[in-house]
Amino acid sequence: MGRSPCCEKAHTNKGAWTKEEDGRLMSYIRAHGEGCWRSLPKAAGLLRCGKSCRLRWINYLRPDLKRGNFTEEEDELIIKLHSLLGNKWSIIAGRLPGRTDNEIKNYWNTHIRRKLLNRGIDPATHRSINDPSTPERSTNTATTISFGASNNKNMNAASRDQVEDQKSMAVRGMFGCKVERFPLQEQHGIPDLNLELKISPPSCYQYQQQEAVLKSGRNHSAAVCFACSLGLKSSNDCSCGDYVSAGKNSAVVQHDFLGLKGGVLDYRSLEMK
DNA sequence: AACAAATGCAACCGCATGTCG
DNA sequence: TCGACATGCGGTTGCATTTGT
Repeated sequence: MGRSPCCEKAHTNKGAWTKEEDGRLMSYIRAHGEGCWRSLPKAAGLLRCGKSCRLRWINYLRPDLKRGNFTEEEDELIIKLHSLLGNKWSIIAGRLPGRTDNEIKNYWNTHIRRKLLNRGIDPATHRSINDPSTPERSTNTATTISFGASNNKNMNAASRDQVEDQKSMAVRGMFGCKVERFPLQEQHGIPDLNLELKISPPSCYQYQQQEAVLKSGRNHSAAVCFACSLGLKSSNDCSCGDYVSAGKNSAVVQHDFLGLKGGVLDYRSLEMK
C-alpha cells in the first residue's frame, strides 16, 4: 500500500510562481499565519501543492529574508559550519539570519565549492586536495575543523605543540566539549593545518564546572556559547548567561552540546527561530 | 548577430522525522 | 505501541540568464 500523495497532482500548478500566486500566498499567511500547509492552498485559493507553498514562502516570500550577495564573513562562517556539520543546510541556515537552507545550499554548490577548490581544499572533507594522507571518509569519521593555513612550518616542535594546544583549547572553549587531537599534519608536514578533531559530549569535569557556576551564580570565563564562538555574540542565540539565569531551577538545565541533550542529538534545537 | 556552453537559482521529488489519535 | 498523516530536509532537476566563441 503506497503512501497517499501530499496533494492531487492533476489539479495543481507547477513551475515558476506568478505574482498573483505570490500575492495570494502572502496575504493568506499574513492573515492566518504559517502552518497547516496541506490545507493552505485550498484555503488561499491556490492551485498548488502545500509543499510548494511552504517552499515558496520559506525561500522567497518571508519578510525577514536577506536578499543579495553573501558577505565575506558569511562565506567564512558557512565554510566553518560546513566543516563541522557537513550538508546540514538547515542548521547552517539557522546560524545565518535572513538566509535560507536552499539559498546556502545553492551558494555552496555554485560559489564556495569553487572557492575552496581554488584554495586547494577539498570541499567535501575540508582537507588539502594534495594531502596524500586523506583517508576515505567513512560514516564514523570525526568531524574536522579547518583553521586555514598558517605558516608555522618553521616552528620547532615545542612551539608547534604550544600553538596546537592553544587551538585545541580554543575549540574546547568553543564547544564546551572534549577535543581530541590527531597529529596528522605534524607527522606528515602538511602545510594545510586542518586539525582532525573528534567532538564528544562534555566530560563530567566540565559538567561539574557548569554546576559550580550555577551554585556560585558567577559566569565562567571559559564557558563560551556556540553563538559567541562563531562571532554571534549579539545574536539571540548567545546563551553564555543561561546557566546563571536558570537560577534555582537549575534542574532543568541540561548539558546541551550542539543540541545534544541526554545524548540525543537534536539538530532542530540549534536552529535560529 | 547567432549559437553553444556555462552558470545560478527556484522549484520539485522522495525520504526521514515528528506528531497525534 | 502502532499507523496515518503532516512537515522538514537534502539532493537533484529544469529553466532563465550570462558569457564566450
